[in-house]
Formats: sequence, structure tokens, C-alpha cells
Amino acid sequence: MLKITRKVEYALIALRHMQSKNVDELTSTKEIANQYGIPQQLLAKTLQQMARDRILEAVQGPAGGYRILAKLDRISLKDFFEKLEGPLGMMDCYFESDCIQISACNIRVPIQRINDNLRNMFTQMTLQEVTQ
Amino acid sequence: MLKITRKVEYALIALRHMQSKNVDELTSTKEIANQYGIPQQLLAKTLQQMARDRILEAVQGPAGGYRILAKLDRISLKDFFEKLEGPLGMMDCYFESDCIQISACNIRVPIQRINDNLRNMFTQMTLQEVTQ
DNA sequence: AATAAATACGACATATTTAATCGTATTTAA
DNA sequence: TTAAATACGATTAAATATGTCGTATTTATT
Ligand code: FES
Ligand code: FES
Repeated sequence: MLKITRKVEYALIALRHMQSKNVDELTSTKEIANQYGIPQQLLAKTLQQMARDRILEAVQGPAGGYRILAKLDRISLKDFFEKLEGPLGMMDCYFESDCIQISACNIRVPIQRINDNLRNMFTQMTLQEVTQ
Repeated sequence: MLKITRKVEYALIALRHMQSKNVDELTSTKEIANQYGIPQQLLAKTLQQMARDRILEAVQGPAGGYRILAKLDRISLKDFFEKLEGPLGMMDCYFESDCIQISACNIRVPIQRINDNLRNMFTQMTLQEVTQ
């Protein structure tokens, strides 16, 4: 439980890598994949998704690559996680109106309490302070 | 990511159920499984584990069952999670001395920062305040 | 115009983890 | 002696995460 996924991990690695460069400089998928020994195809999909989410800007063609587009200090870790992985909740039923998963569930409120704390925490942390 | 497991969920349901009874009263696995519609065998293993962890006390034989043994306000959510699921970390490598998973990983420190916040949060919450 | 190197992306395959079940043994009240 | 409960390792099934493949598109370079 509470494991970060590879997708998020690779995204963080990529961001941190790009932050160590000039803002306009481009980084290719290959460069990151080679340097950190991660699967290029998988990283590519992650970077593509970040580009769709307007966190990165993609430049196509040879000598193309990615650069950071968004203001990382304006993106909460919660938003970042949710962009990559969907709604952030400890229970599947958290976002559904009715908890049909377990009849007569008695821990809905307790779970939401934990959830709110989790979400609060990740709402207060920015992507910038994590990758800086 | 960040999903609570069924084991933890069932454990919380059981605790909450027992808290609504007199302290000495016993609750059987069957009773909880039936009432909340959860797999009896799986719940049984969870309760057995909690008994080994001295959170519950088990009474064998017919008319046996479980009752709460520990002071729930003295058990942090972190300890509870770790008893049931093992070390609580967002990365597998968090508890290993050397991060061999990714060569030249550049996010060890950032990840640990997130981890520490997580662990802090769950250290401050007690089982009592979650299930009360 | 042709080539090559990069991104874009859906579909598929594999691996890992979680969840559930099975089978059998033990305990003990009735 | 029986029945109803806990104890627990082994196995199966399901879900999720991870990785790969194939193909298309873009565009700088030649
Ligand atoms: S089924 Fe929704 S919190 Fe339990
Ligand atoms: S491999 Fe340990 S934090 Fe990256």
C-alpha cells in the first residue's frame, strides 16, 4: 500500500533532470532513458502524457525533445499525481456517490478522514519543492 | 497508487464493529463476515494476524471469537499499517541501504521528503481516532 | 526529395501484487 | 463425542502495474 508507481517515479526523474538545465534546452526521451537506465518506451508515454497535461512542451522532429512548460511551484503534488494516475483516494468508493462495494460499510467516515488528511498533505506540497 | 488494501479495510471494519460492543464481549469471524458481506476466510486470516500482533485477543472453541486487547489510542496508524502490511514507504528502495533499482537515481532525496511527510502524518493519527 | 531522428499513440504481452479459496489441524464448550 | 470456533500454510484467481510492439507523424538535415 501507498506505493508510488513507476510512471510517477519516471516523471519525477525526468522533471528533476530537466530542471538542471537551461529552461529552453530540450531533453530527449533517449537521453533520460539511457542516463537513468529506464525503459525508453515507457518513459516516452509518460512524457507524452505530461505534454498533454501541459506540464511539458514537446518539440517534434530530429533534435526535438521536451522542456518544462508549467510553473512547477503552482502545481500541487496532488494535482500532479492525479494528472498521471487519476483520482487520489485510499478507497475506490471514495469518489462514488454510493458505497455499494460493501453492504452496510461502517468505515466510510473514518476512511474519508484519513483520505482528507492525505489529500491535504499532497495539496500543500508543490511539485517545485519536491524536484528542486 | 495510495490505495488501502482489503486487509486493512477488513481490519478497520472489524475493529469498528467490536468497539460498538462491550469490551469483554466476543465477536466471531462469521458474524462480521456476514454482516458486512466480506469473505470469511480472508477476514479470518486478518483477525488472526491482529491477534498475533496483540491488537486482538483470540478465544478458541465454540462460542469463541475475538475482542479488542490493545489500547487503540496508543497505536499509531503508521504502526497499525506496518503491522498488517510491512514497512510503509512510497518506494521499495526506501528501506534498503543502497538504491540499486535505478542507476544514478536523482530523486532519492525528494522521495524521502514525501515519505517522511507521509510517515509523520500516519504517526500522528491513532487507531482510536480513526475507528471511534 | 529522401533520410533519419525524434515525438505520438493504441494494442498487446508480461510480471507483480492483491484477493480469495482450499485443505487440514487444533481448541474447547456443550 | 460432536460441533463450532480459531490457526495457518498452500494454492488459485483476479486485478493492477509494467513493459513491449508496431505504426504513424513531424521536421531538421542532407
Ligand atoms: S464501502 Fe465505501 S468506505 Fe467502505
Ligand atoms: S532508486 Fe531509490 S529513490 Fe530512486
